Amino acid sequence: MSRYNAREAEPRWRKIWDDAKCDRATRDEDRRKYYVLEMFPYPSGRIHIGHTRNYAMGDVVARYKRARGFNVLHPMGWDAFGMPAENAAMERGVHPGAWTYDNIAVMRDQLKLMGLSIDWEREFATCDESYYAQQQALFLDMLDRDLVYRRESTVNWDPVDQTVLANEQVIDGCGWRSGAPVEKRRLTQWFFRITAMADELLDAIDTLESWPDKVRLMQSNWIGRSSGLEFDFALHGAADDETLRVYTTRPDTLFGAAFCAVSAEHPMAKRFGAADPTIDAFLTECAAMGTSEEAIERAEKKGVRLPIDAVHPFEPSRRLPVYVANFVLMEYGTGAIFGCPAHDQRDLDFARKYQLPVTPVVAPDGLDADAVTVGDEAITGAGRMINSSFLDGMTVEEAKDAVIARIEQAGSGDRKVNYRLRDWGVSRQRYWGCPIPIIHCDSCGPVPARRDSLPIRLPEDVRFDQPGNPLDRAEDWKSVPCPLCGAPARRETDTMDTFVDSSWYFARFCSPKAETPTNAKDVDYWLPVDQYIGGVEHAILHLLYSRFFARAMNDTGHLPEKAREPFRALFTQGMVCHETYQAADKRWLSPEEVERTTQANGAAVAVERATGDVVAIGPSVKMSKSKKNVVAPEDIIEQFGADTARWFMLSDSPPERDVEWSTSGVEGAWRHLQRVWRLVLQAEESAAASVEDAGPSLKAAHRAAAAVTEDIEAFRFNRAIARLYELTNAIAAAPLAEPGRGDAVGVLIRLMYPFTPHFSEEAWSRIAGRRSSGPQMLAESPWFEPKAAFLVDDTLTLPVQLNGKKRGEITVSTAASDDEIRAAALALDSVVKQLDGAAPKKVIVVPKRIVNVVA
RNA sequence: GCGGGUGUGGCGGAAUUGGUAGACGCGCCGGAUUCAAAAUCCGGUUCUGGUGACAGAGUGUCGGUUCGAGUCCGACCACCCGCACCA
Repeated sequence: MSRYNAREAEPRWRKIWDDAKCDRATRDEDRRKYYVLEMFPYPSGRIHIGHTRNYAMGDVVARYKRARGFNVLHPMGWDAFGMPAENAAMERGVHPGAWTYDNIAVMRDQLKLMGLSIDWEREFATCDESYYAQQQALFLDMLDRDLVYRRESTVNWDPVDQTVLANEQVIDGCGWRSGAPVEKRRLTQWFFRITAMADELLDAIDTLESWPDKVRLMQSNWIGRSSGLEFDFALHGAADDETLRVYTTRPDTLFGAAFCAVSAEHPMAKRFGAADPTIDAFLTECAAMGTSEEAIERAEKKGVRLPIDAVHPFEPSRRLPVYVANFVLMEYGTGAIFGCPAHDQRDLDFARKYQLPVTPVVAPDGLDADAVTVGDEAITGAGRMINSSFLDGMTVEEAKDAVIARIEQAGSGDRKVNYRLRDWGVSRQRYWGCPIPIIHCDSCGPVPARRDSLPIRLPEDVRFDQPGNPLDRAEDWKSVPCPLCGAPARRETDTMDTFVDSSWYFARFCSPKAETPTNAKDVDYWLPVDQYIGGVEHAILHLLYSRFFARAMNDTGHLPEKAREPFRALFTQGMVCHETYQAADKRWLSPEEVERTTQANGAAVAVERATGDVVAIGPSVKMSKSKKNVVAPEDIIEQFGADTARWFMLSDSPPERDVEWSTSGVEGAWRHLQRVWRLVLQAEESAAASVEDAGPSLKAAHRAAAAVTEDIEAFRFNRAIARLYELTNAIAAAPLAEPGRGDAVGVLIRLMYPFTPHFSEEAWSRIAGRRSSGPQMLAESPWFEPKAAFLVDDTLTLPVQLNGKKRGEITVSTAASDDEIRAAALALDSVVKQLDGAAPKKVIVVPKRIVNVVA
């Protein structure tokens, strides 16, 4: 019997679809649209398994929705700016653009092999001039609306390479290339005013009903709206009227305050640092700590005393020592706090280290004031105020209000809402990004580029063999006249964060060639995105920035109001993980470079193929280029075809869960296709059945159709596939002559189509050849609708439990009454035996579920 | 450190959301076919005891609620993701 030949059939069907323009999306106001989008890839060089899983999911949705009659937009592009291209330029001397476009060419071919129903006419890369030109226009529009501004902020600085380092490039406080200790530097940078929309971004989370709860929760926590008090401490030992402004979310604990602390970047810290070498040394130490919140919060709590005291606002005789502390964030609140050790863990750690008093001021409910003691753990729960003068006896909430009222009355502070969310710094001191359209003039300051001067193109003639940003050295490019006064001026040499590129690409896909950022009719028809699919690792930043951008683009007239929330539904797929390999010299090795074996004692051993040296096997983590634990899908496609790869990747693991990559199991998918193919060859011979004489396999097919449809709608692809396996088993077990067996095979193929499109088309063309009417191509066929008559059952099997333990089962008519079911259950041999003549205490009949006899 | 998640056979996982734990796939074991192999087909496969019908245990750990808990509640353990200049 001949086998299904994927190698021959797959390219043939791709050509047929292409010629028929099946994947082309055209605006048509008379048709219902459906916009499905997977997060676009960074062109790192090769497609990896994580990508293919993502795009296979999107393609199932796209093909299914098309069959359901929707006008589907399913585009693809490239998130093409970023550091790896510059690293390649430094390491290999290639231009970042050439490297990127070469990668795109390779990856496009790889993606096309998967048979994704993508409208490739809409493809673009964010490094295309036609894209970033529009991004520059958006930047200027946002500047006009005061959504963009400039201020100082801190970066990691590598003093040897003379470059800013990303947090991931800082390893143990040193630069990843130079190994030199990292310093902090203040640079004036451009910011998007995302905090101006913090309230809206937070409140609108409630409307995102088709987003996963966990993502909504993470976004809420990230925005972190908190209500508290901002107020001034009078200072003792400082200049006459100098005060220290602090922010607290726990004004109730003010009587428990033991100290005040300012961030190492606080102006006051700097001023005292300049005068005192001990303080200065501590500030230097803090500067080496890195800028990530994780590094700051994980570091041992430390501080240095400043030569001033803060005066307690309610007890002027009390003086609180003021420290510079490494755990106070300059970016949050005012960069200064008061510490209440009894009720905040960080403050407690700090107080224990410097022997500061720990006074509890909140007694947990049920505890007397005398009974409250603080050990190693701060008391953070609710309770009643103690040791707190006029607050004693109040609840925490009452005390907060009382303190705020007093401070406001005294005029030394105000109730204040704060956000954990910070404004979005977008300046990057790198070449391979979208140039910021600003010109710096000595007399006019920073001046927006004129609209008719856009795009500001990246200069081609640059070198990467010297430290620093090549744009700084591009004198010809940099020198331009000031747009306002005409005097010699300089271009801004910072480029934009690549997150900006990915914050509006979904809108650009609606009209990728428009001369403006968007085209009103197109975005009005296609947006919002109906289904967005991507990695859960983007749950916060990318999705929040996109939500901000959609609003900013609505405010600047580029998007309709209804697209202020850009993604109606979100699905976050799990990551594809693989164990990691690291040589003794700390080089990461890819799975291909490693020979992995299992010893007799069960221990895994890996050696580097090239050298034979033993390498360390690390934990299985998200596949990433930096750890090189990436597996290429080409081999599987080459050997078994795209359909096998797609089927396998969507079977087994639930889509939202991480999957540990393994090669076993691919053969199972391949076997399944061949098995179905044999059924197809048999079905070519069989006659069609009617509803009346349909056998069990056709009934099973209709039931499977109902279940698979539901599973696809709910993103349960693994379950849909399990159902299709069951249907295949049912058909294979049916006699060849069973009426409707051939029709059942037809249903199976159509249900498989979103997963295995080439295979299903090929199989369908065999079966459909004997049919006279209807579309011949599944790509243009409607979805299979099961007949209700096939879905009903007249009997039902119920498990019977005795005291919650299963003892047997009964089969009853679906119309049977509870009494009949009870009688049938009590008549069961096993039940009779266990009851041993005694009457049951109780019999619980749960309709259509279970019977439980309580003895 | 903070925020979010996950935990079920040898493995990936299923379980209509409080109602038959282990669907489906992988792997493994046995058999058929074959000169042999590949491919295919049939049967078995949570663990323990028993030839067997069957009995007992069992969803990371400990405790609780319930006629009934993988599912709900409390305390813990392990692993994974994010933490703002990786994309």
